[in-house]
Amino acid sequence: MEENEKQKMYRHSMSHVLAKAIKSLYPGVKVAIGPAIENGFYYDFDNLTISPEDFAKIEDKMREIINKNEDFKRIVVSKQEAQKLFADEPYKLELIRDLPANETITVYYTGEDFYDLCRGPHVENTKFLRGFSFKINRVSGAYWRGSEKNKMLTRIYVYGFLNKDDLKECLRLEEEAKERDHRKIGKDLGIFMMHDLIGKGLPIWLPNGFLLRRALSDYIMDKELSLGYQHVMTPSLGSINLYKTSGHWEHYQEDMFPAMERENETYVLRPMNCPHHMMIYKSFMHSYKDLPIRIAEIANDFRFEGSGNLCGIERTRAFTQNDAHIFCRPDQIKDEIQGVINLILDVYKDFGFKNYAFRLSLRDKKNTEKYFGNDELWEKSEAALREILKSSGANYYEAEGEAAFYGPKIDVQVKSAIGHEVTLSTVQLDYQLPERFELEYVDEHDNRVRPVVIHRAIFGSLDRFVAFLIEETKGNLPVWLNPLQVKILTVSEKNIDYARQIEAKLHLNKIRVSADISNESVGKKIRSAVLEKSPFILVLGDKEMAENSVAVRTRGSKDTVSMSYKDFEKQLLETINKKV
RNA sequence: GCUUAUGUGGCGCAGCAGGUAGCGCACAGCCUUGGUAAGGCUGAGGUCAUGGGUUCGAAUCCCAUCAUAAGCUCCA
Repeated sequence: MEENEKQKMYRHSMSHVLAKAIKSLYPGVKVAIGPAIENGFYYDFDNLTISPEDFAKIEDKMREIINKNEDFKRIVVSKQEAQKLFADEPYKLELIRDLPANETITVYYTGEDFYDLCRGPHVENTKFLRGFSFKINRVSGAYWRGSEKNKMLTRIYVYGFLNKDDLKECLRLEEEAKERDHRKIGKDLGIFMMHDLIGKGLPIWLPNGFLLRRALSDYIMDKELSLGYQHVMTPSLGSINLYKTSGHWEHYQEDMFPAMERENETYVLRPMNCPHHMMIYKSFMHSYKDLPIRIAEIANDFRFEGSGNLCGIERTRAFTQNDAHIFCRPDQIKDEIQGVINLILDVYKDFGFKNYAFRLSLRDKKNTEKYFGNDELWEKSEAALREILKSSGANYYEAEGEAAFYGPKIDVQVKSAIGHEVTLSTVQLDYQLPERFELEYVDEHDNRVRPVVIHRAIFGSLDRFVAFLIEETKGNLPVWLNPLQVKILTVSEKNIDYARQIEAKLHLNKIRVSADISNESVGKKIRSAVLEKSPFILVLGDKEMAENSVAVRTRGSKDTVSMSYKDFEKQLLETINKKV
């Protein structure tokens, strides 16, 4: 058996051991399901309340069961027999009820006193689990069968590996992830803050964070300008009728802040910018010769995310999209989407991102009333995106039920430090909004026809992008982005004037520099500057003053290099231009 | 939103068989004028998230609210 398959089977057998341990420690508990997952397994229980203090006790019980050398005995039963066996287990009964009539039902015994409805396979005896390394990770709630309409059960997550070192490595990675967490680094580096009184999910961008955002928006707007995008600025709210026209009010009201009424008019904070951009297009006559028209905006949006879903600047209620809408003819779709994908790849290369995946987000075919438009158009759009992805050679996977209500998408998915999968960039093909807003252009036969709209965001939201950037770089941002580019330290008070001269020269070159002239030891000042993650530290003492030089310490190195100020300046500007 | 935890000076934490708060960092002043990851001394700073309750007495126990975290659900 392949190692992966073996580990999966062991994990699954361990989940039965966990269930048996819980049943014996907490009588009255009802069992639900317990599969193997990445890094271990879990099991869901009803009528169970435990806290981390109980973990050791449960682990001991599990070891006790393992050490009893109990057989995993498989038996085949009829539906009636199964219902009888699990008469006292409502969740199992529900599963049995839903099994197809011709399905072979198997039950696995662990010892004599615990049995579980299960397809298997399992290890033959618990003695094989002796070398298996496991540790209870956490307890949390999870809805029965993944639906919020159902009861919330108690889920126990356990890390589990065949190999002891794999468990150690898993725990180490978890510790490391905490250090990379953008919320910690963002606080340490003065990027952003939150405050109860301001409101949850509403990030405050501090001076360092704003410098970073400005560098990012300048970067992306310059790129867009060179690709023929036109930037606009539109209000963060709009009349409710705008969203009734677009369909957002009908489809996404629950995710929007509630409407505001005054003078018989109703306004809403906008959750996205599409409707505003539709209106810009609609306000002018367009010839087929003018298309594509690419309208872009660095735009503030507001979404009422469930309180439990908020996460630092990864998911907020107020955020800034790097959004654009491309209005084009049907024959231009392919080139335009290809252009966006190229832009995404180009940007990710500039930032050195490697851990991402393209996802073709399709509609849920079993639940089509969620979506606008007819089947034919959807098939066509989905096929078009698939073809573009295939020909671009990008690695991608397909996901049903992830489309927007107006069309399929290509999303770029990344994983955060703590393991959330989120969308960073998105490209969406849309035939619906042009229809709803009655957008037109005049074709070569003087007919008025509908354009197609491509929605796209490269940074997705600046906020989420910064979160990912911080986690990928562990806060060691490249020099061109780092809020602080050069830190100057004086050795003694005699060097303050010289330090100020150097600082002024760097300021003239628009370098983000700060000087530490405090009455502290050089060692202390170095330490502070390193913790600030300054890419360059200049130590200025009597020696440098006499030679008109600087002693440069580069981030990541403990060595100091002495050079003339001019050389340093030249090298620094080159580094910034190269965006490394 | 749901389940479970957590909430102590700016930050990180200790104190919690109930007797009205401590440490480190940061901050301020002074001494030291120092050469590559923490020099020394002194000091200021907290109604222990908020509101109720139990008690002679609550940071410590109970309830509610708010916020945060993990997972679930959601994510245009």
